[in-house]
Amino acid sequence: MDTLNTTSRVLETLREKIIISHLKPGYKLNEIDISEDLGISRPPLREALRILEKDNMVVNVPRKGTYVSELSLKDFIEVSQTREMIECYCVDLLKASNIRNLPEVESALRKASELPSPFISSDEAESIRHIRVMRDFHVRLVESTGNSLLSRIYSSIGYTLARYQYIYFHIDDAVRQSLDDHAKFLELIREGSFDKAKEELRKHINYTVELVKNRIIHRAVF
Amino acid sequence: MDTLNTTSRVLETLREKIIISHLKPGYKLNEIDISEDLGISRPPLREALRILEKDNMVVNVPRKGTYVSELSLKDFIEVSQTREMIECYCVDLLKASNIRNLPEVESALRKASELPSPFISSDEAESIRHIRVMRDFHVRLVESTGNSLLSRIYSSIGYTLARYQYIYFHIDDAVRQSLDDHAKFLELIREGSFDKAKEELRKHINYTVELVKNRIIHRAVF
DNA sequence: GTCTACAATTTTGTAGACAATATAATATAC
DNA sequence: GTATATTATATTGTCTACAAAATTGTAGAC
Repeated sequence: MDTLNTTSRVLETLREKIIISHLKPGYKLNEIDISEDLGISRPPLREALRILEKDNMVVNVPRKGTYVSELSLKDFIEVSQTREMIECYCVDLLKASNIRNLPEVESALRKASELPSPFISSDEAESIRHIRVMRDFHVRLVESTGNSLLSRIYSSIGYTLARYQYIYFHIDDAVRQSLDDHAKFLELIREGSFDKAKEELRKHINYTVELVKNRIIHRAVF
Repeated sequence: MDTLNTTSRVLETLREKIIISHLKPGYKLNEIDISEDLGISRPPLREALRILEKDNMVVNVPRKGTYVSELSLKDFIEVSQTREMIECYCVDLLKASNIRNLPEVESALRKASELPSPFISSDEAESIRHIRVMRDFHVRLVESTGNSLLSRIYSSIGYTLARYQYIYFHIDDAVRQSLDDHAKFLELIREGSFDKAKEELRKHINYTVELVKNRIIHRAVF
């Protein structure tokens, strides 16, 4: 399964380490240290860092270095706004085509429901697997519209979103609540109540925003 | 003015060569040839290519090479849909904050109005300058909402959009028409008619889509 | 004459080395 | 004792060189 090149592999590794806060906000990514840790050379690492920079996962200061980007309330609100914009637009697209059956999304939700509780494991690999499954639901939803550019964009902001979701999922019962909201949303789509589904979506997003907001303000996690 | 690193400089150069179709869709970007042409080495070029890939300007096929991405009707419709989504959402944000004065956007429009006619010059550098000025109007509009993530995303799709606009601007009087539409839009914002402005925006985008559509179908340009 | 297999060449992918700049640490002056 | 300047170190930025894989061309067999 090692068909990918070094850049792609190290990219995914770094991405997930940042999401689960194994690489913490503000941390300086020393190119020599990291390339040695991962057993690779600097060029593919640098290529990966440039891609991460595009996703706003890291920030590069010329001639100084590359740092893990900070988590801030402003940034979180921006990501949430953007997410709301895209997801709501997707519902509009589904409505326009009257697409009610979303087998890929359903399947993703089912997989997410089968995840163990507590959701956040102390095991790094386990946490990464969980975060991936939760991400999948939303990515599939956007993909079901058939607009591949939208999928790309959503996927891109999804990485940042996942960092905040990692905070969110530490909150008791947040995962269950989230899954319930998702199920309700899908049911409304299935019965063709697209506008209601959109409202439900907005409510869910605003709810999670409020929850995470407090955590960020009080620096409870990360 | 050469304060940027090699990657950033070559990135911008390649981006603009792709936009004005100096590097044509499907063209194979041979790393050795291009790095020699630009008088640089391969590593910074590769970093730039990975960034361009994120912007969908080029496509990389592992172990085969990097190619200038194709222009297609499907892609153009997707970019236009996404653009409409973002710009309309920006108007909503402006409405929510009741922001009517957009000095940056006005100034950008003024600069665009002062461009010579015919808009598309045979001179490469001149064409690039013109495309930049036209891009500015939209970028400033999104920036005026204060959502920096949205600006990043818009800027990102803006490069692809510019490739299609380059086709559009070859059409007689399209630039004047476009400037008039933009002026009308700004006036509606100024008087607080946000919803009307949004309608105007949608009309403008759909109009340009129809125009470019035919060109793409008949392979008139590029 | 065409198809297949092998070899040569081109090109991507990766590694390692060098150069330039920023940071730090230490020494000297005030 | 503090502040500044200078030197030393470490790190980014860039280039050159090597390894692996893919493509292309040629030769041989059917």
